[in-house]
Amino acid sequence: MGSKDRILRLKEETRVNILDASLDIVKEEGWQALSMRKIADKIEYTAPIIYEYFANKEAILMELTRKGFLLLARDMKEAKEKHRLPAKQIEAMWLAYWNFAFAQKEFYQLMFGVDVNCCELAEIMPEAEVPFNIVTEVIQEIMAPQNPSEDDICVKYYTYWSVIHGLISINLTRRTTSDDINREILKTAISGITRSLSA
Amino acid sequence: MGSKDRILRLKEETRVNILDASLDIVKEEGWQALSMRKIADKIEYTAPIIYEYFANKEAILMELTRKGFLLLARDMKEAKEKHRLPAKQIEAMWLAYWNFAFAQKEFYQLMFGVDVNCCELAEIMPEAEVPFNIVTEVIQEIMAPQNPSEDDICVKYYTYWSVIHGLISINLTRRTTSDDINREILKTAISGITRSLSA
DNA sequence: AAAATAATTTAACACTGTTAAGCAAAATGA
DNA sequence: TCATTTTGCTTAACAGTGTTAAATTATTTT
Repeated sequence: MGSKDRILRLKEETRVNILDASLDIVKEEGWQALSMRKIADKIEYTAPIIYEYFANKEAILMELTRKGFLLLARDMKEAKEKHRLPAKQIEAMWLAYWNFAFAQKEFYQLMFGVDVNCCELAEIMPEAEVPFNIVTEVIQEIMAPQNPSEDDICVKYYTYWSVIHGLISINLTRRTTSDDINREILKTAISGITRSLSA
Repeated sequence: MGSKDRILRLKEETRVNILDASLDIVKEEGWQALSMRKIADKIEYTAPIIYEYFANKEAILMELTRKGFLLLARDMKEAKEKHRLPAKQIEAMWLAYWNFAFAQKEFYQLMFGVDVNCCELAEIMPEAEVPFNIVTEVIQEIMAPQNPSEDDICVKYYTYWSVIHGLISINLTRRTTSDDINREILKTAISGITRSLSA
């Protein structure tokens, strides 16, 4: 009775196919061009069968969002492990974040775009908290001598994040200045905030 | 033959009505709920007549974007004129920017949201450059002793902007920390960058 | 009053997400 | 093996979107 398994495997396969097809379409034509019928075309089915794998279009986007956070978390962890000094770890992690935003532009837009109602995202999706957690860990480490509160650490995290996200936002929409200049601004900003941690 | 004038006045009036109705709908239901038929309902016409006033939906959004930039520029100018010291002027202008983002949330989302293809926005819409210009003027003033290049000033402007836009982005989507804390982060960041201008 | 022009609406097209009904093939039970 | 049920999938449909063309109504001009 391995046929059940085979069928389950096939079902899982088309689930993956739906996600892959979605990402393909988005990379080719952008998020706003993604439609159920286009996905169906790509996986050689008709639109309604998608609803046997996902409740609705938003569920597909949610799944991709989760995948994005997993990828980002992996990159940031890898970056961290390449250094010993907490300050270096912070810089490496945010540079990984920066690189991810451009290398996986579509993922980043989905994860941090305005159309996402991210208010409850962290509650619904634990994966979204992983990048936050691994960074705040190191912030905690650096600030340990000052016995910082949860809020203090949170504020510092968002200081980093807002600078970096802001810079990424300009560069994703309006590409004005060169990449090198932006990397310089980024590094300067990061080290500035990092210095402010121990002050 | 003043009837021609009266008709022109009426035409201008419904043009304004379309823009007002659009903004009303957006404030009630958000940008994604804005539709041509809803606008038509509100101005008590049918959808196609809107196309006699605007080429398409995007043209309406563009007009509102321009209005937004005019409002923002006015606020920032006012804030600037209340101070003498360049450093104070910078802080006041960015605080005005900050306040605008929350007081006119819908405008801000339209002006700086991801869905806007702002690459050519400055070219198409001169109004979009006014906030940039009045800030860079003051940056220039502060940095004058160092004979900065256009690029130097631009980099500094974007350093300010990315921090502030980043902070606003978090607070517009995810409201996590309190408003007072964010204002504190904002002020600290601004004065930090301002200090870096003369260094 | 008749003809020409302008203002407005209805109808339609090609899309969108989503649901219900129908059909055909495969699996199951007798 | 035949009848029945289940499964997989498609077609059709609904309500919505932006947009355009045709038809209709109202207004002005001759």
